[in-house]
Amino acid sequence: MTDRSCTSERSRYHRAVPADVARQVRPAVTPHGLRTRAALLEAGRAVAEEHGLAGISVNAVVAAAGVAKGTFYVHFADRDAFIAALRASFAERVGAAIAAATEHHEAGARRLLAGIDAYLDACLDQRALKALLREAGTGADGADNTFARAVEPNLRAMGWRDAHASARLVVALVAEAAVIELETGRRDPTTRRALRRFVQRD
Amino acid sequence: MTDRSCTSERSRYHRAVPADVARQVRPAVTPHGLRTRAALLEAGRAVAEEHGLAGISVNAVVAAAGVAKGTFYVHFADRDAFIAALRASFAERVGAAIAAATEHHEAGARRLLAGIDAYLDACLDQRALKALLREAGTGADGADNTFARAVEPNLRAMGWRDAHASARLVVALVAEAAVIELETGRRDPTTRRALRRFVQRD
DNA sequence: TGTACATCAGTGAACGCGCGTTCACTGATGTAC
DNA sequence: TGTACATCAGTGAACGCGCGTTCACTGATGTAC
Repeated sequence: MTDRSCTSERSRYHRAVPADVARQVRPAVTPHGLRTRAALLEAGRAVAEEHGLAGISVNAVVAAAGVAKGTFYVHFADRDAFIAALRASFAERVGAAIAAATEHHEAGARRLLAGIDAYLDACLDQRALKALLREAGTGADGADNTFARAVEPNLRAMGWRDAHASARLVVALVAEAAVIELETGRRDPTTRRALRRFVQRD
Repeated sequence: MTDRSCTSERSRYHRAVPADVARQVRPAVTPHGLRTRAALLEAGRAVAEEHGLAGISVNAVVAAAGVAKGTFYVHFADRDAFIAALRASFAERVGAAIAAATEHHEAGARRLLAGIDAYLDACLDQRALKALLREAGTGADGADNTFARAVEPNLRAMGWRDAHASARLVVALVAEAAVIELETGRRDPTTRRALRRFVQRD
């Protein structure tokens, strides 16, 4: 087991660069440059899918993308920045799917359930998410905070007490359901039904 | 590399070490040896508490325990075995706390709630757990499977449908609550109340 | 009692390896005249 | 049209470093006689 799962938070290797001046990357502007950047992110997804978040080494990513190691640093300041970009890309995709599924509903149970379903479906489309879900964290950082904030008004509209605390628990519930489904790679109606019962409370 | 079984022949107390069989560790038997092993695990907890699961390097552990690097391999076959022992130690402690809190209840809501409270309290006692909780995993492996199995009969006794799927979701719910409490280091009555509402379903 | 030896635990230098990161350089593309 | 130059992206060898692991050795303790 190479347990680099949490390494995105720390740099295991000390940097010669002075800590106060972070290396800067000038964003790609040419179509070719943009394509290379996208290829690196896509490679990151593929690697994460196969080897988990801990498997996302610069070596593995550039090998999967078919570019030189140096190219990685043309597009990303360092490994952490790459991981962050990956996360952002995931959150964006899933967020868009949720937005599309919920925009026609008022805050409340229907909107919440529609959002949950969209979330689960989006996760199934992005198997690599599994690795990220595990440590998405529901704390101050991480995309789940966004989700919790989106869930809260629905609970409020549904007349729940402790909507804030409950929202975070709901997100955990949904994330777990996503993990369960990702294990088999298909929808799990039983889990979804059980999940629905938790949030509907009859 | 040279053949290991040959080189170890030179040792007066030779061990049969076939190349294809995993290195074995003979468990410590003397009080001193047992104390050293316990010190390594305790050091692992301390390191995990401060740097997360990924921070548990052999170097960090032996430094925290104040022993030589080689000593680590006297007591554990490799890093993975150490992590597994850490997990087992956690699961054992928490499991014991839950057992003590639930043994006087029949299966059902009261037993479930008592177990949940005991779990949360035990987690607060073991801040290092935070790192492990994040990746305890609720899949085939990991201690959470045990918890899910313990939860299930209670749900069944409470007349729930989909008790199996629901049990896993309940475990995720409780784990998230534990993480929330670990963030501040104290009980969070609001979260516990919200949690209780999820599992009681009024 | 002393002595020889077996057993157990601990030591730390040394190893090979993969990691993240750097940097001097090359090539491709666009623009000016 | 050709030529000179600027800009952008890509390259890959090389670096230092921390990692997990090994192994020949030392020291402490127990036991036999």
